[in-house]
Amino acid sequence: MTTLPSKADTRAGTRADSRTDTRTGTRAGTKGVPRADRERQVLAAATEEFGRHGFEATTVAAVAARVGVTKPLLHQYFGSKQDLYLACLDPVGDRLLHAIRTAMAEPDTDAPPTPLRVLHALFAALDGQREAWFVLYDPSLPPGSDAAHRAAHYRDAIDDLAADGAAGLLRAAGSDDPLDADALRYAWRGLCTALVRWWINHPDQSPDAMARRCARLFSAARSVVPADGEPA
Amino acid sequence: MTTLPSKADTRAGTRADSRTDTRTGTRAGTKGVPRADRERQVLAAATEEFGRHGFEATTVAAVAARVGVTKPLLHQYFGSKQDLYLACLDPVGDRLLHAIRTAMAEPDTDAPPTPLRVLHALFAALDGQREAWFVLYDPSLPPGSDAAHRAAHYRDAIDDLAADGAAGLLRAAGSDDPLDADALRYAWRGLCTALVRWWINHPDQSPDAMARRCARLFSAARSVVPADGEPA
DNA sequence: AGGTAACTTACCCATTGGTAAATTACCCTA
DNA sequence: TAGGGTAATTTACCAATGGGTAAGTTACCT
Repeated sequence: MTTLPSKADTRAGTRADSRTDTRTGTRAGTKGVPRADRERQVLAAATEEFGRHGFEATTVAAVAARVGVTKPLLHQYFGSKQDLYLACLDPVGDRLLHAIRTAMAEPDTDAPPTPLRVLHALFAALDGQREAWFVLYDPSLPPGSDAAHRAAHYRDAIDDLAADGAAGLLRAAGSDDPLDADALRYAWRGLCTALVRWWINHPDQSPDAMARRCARLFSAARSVVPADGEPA
Repeated sequence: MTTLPSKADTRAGTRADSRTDTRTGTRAGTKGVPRADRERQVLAAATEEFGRHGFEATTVAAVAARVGVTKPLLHQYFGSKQDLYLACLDPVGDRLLHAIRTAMAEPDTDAPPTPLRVLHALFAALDGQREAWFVLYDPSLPPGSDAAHRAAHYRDAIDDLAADGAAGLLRAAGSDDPLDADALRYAWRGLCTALVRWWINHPDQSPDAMARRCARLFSAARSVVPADGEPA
């Protein structure tokens, strides 16, 4: 919706680009953009659309229009709408999972505490495609579908990482209620989502700047609860 | 979707209920359930549907089916789908706004700090209709529509309340960056949303129990940032 | 018996996911 | 240099869904 190149524009550039663009070793009787390139374009566009509007509200035609192509091409390349979604989901999920996992695996010794390191890794992984986060956390996926299951799988994997940290925090604070741990996971997830959403609305902010901002927010939030807080 | 009473069931109960149910001073040549009662039923069902699935994914027919009636009746009573949404939005928005406003107006002196008082008020206001929160925070509203504007209006009003507290916190922590304040509002909103979502998935939890749980979580989160945290 | 509120059946139309069948443009060889 | 082969892409269509409406039907009350 933002930078929709006119069809004529795309079309005109097509031939020249295919010569200069990605040399995918293509050598066959072909017209237009090589399939691999087109697939990359489509995936990027679809990821942004799905992330911005959610699965339900995203139309295949809209994704196609962003790339300067028509619906049937997407179906031929990726299959159904859900298949297209899945094609977006996997790379995003893997990227995020890997980023968070390595951030948590780092020695917990020095400067930034784990949650802040995780946030920083998150921002770094999402830079350039921030809406991707909402591909994972899309509430409008058809319940019971493959897509919903796979997305849930990735979310759970990420949550499991958070669970470790959460459990530690709670134990230190004197709570061993498993429900508390679960709620804390929800809260943390919601916090990340909110921060990413803010970030999307402030495109000029670098990942590093975001991480620093989060550090400031955390230290400010520290004063909310004076010393201890467990009534009843 | 959960407790969908069979049509015959509802139909059969209709006549008997209208005699015992709400005596709305009805005195006219009528069949079925008096309009005022039906409207209340519809509003309750619609609020839950909208909250659970979002505006876009909610179908008028589904709301009608929940109540045991057909589409045209809803349209006759409430107008378009958007009108129905607006009819749900207003009471919910007013209720939440009022609850939060009074919670923040209370003397800030004694036991629970403001954020926790606000959360408690929130849970109390949402009890019995927890999905209502997501009617206000529905991302799938048609952009630019009346509905989107009104919902944004309520959200902003609530955010403005939060902004006061946020600004105070940040000033105390040494930051006067207005972007920090904005991000903190997002974070707080996201936190509330996440907690409400958790609550919806744990129907047995009372509002009071939720408030206590939040207090525990807050005190646990306190240890995330050791003493101060503002690098570079 | 007729008036009226409550409610439904049957329909229209725009949107959207999806497909089949062309058509275009390129490379390669004879 | 004409034409065959093939990848890329489109036009034209189908079927299902869902918002919305018109007109009729039911059941109650007086």
